[in-house]
This record gives sequence, structure tokens and C-alpha cells, in this order.
Amino acid sequence: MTNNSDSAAHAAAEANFVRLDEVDQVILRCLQHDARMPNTAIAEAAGIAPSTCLARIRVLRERGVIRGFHADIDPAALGRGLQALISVRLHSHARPQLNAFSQYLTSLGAVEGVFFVTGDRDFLVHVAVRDSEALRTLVADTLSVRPEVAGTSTSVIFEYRASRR
Amino acid sequence: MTNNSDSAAHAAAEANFVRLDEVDQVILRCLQHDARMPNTAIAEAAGIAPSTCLARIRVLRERGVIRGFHADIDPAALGRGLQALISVRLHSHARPQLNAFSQYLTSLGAVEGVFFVTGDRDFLVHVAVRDSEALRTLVADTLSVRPEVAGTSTSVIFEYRASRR
DNA sequence: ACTGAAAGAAGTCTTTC
DNA sequence: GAAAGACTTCTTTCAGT
Repeated sequence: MTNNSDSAAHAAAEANFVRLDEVDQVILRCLQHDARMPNTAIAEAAGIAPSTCLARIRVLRERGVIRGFHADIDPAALGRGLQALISVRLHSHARPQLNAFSQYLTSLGAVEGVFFVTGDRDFLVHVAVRDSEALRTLVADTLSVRPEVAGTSTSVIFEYRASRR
Repeated sequence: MTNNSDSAAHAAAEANFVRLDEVDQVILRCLQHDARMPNTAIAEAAGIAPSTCLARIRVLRERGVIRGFHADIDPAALGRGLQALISVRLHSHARPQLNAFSQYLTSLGAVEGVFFVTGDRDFLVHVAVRDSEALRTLVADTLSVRPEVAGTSTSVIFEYRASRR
């Protein structure tokens, strides 16, 4: 799907203007901290009735403010103790396949996240693998063999902190 | 001496990673997809009793496999429609303050995540801000003024896909 | 738009195998 | 470890304000 978003980014952000009062902010903060927090507890924290709180959360989901609720799984506990950022440059003639390649990356089991960025690189791929051997295999045998890929550059992640406030 | 050849006394218990059977994997997959999925539904999907499922989840949390449950909030819906990766190099004499600086970064409201990496840079900071003006302010007035910071390099993120399987 | 009550559903704990 | 049952708590709906 090709959306011509020349200056639409700014306009979309303004059009998607959402007003959140203090109650909504308390709700979001609670759910961001603990998505399994009972509705009654959230309602109490926000100072509203549980039924009202439930309706608020439903609206927040419908508006797209809340995209979902996910468990935070430790990759190391799953035997993937090595994390890396792989910078991927694509050939210029592979531009039309950008989105498809991005989707392909996301589908890989080792991939934690994909950044599509400006600058001298195209993608920055956050991966979690078992060991350096698995990382080498991923870069050499999975990514570099792709015809779209012009080159890669890998940095090992010593530490990654997601901001979960 | 005795013929203790049971598979339960395997050395997998003291490995750095945790052995997860199929039941655990089903539970993790469910919770990663929807952290608010009812315990009864997870139990049914895993083919175990609800009480057993609850005990499994508790153990997974205690072992650190599950680090938490978080709502996925859209930064754009909160008025932060511009995301960027800021590469931060520190002065070599600021090494002892690496961890403190990392914590400082994480505490900033605009920061989504912080990568501490090998290579020619030290940190890669994932931020979400209101607009380019806010990004300029963050880089110029918040980060660059720090005495530890030797230099920064900013890339705008066109798209970011977290792998939530 | 929010509240409060009430019925149904789900979470939790203890016992039992 | 796993399951069953009792008990507690939460979710959800709906009429009312």
C-alpha cells in the first residue's frame, strides 16, 4: 500500500487531536504500569465509578489511544540473551519493496522491533538471539542474502531500557 | 552407585535460560498477544485447569520470564506524532557516569527507549515528541548541553513496528 | 455523561489426588 | 504438579439521575 504522505504527517497529527482529561491520564498511566490492574482499582485511582472507568477504557481503545495490552517477556529467559541493532541499507532500486521488506523483518522470530529511518541507513532492526553464532547466522545467512539488501552493520546491545512509566 | 537415570534430574535447571514446555509457551503467547485475556480463556487454550494456569503464570512472573503487563499507548494519540532515534556519543572521561546518564535518559518524558550499544556511538535514544520544534529543543537544549555529551546525531523515524507476536 | 445495583463471570485459595 | 470445588472479587449491563 503506497500512501503519499508528503506533508500529511503533520496534518494527521493535528487531525488526530485527542483531548485527554486528568481522568484519562490516570487511567492510561495505570494501564501502562500494569495492564492487568483490575478495573475497580483503576476506577478508584481515577476517582470515578467502575462502570464509568470501563466505558472510558473502551473509548480509549476505540479512539486508538490504547493499541493493545501485552505481556513483557524477557528474551533472555527464553534463551535469547544477546540483543543487537542491525543497520540495514537497501539497494536504491528496492524502494518499492520497502514495506514488504519491513513486514518480512517483523515476521522473523528474532526481531523485537524495526525502525524505518532517515539518514544513511534504511532500517534499524532490533533483534534478540541466543548467542553470537545465531547473530552471525541471522546477518549472514538470513539478511545479507536478500537481493534487496545492499549492506548491514551490526552493533551489540549491552543494555536496553524501555520506558514504561 | 545407584541407577538414577531419570530425566527429571537433568542439568537444565541451573542453566541461564529456563526450560519452557508447550503449556508455558501457549500461556506466554496468549499474554503477549493480549495481556488482559481472562485466565480461564488462557487455561482453555493451554488445555489445563484455570487454577493450574494461574499457578503457571505466577511462576513465570517469579522466574522473571514475564517482566510485566503494559498497555501499548499510541504516542501520536498523545500528541507526540514525531519519533526519532538520537545517537548520543559521550566523552571518554564520562564512562563512570554511563549508567546514571542512561537512567536520566529513561526518565525523560519523550524517551520511549534507550539502547546502550557497541560501536562508534554510546547510546541510541528512541524518542517521541510533538513536532520538529520539540525535537530540536530536546536535542539542542536538553541533551547537547550535558557535559557528558560529546555529540549527537538524529534520524527521524518514518515507521516503527514493535514485534508483538 | 456519570452512577449504583444486580447478575453473571472470573480470580483466588485450599484441599485432594 | 495438577485438578476440583468453595469462596471472594471483578466485570458488565441497564435503569436511573
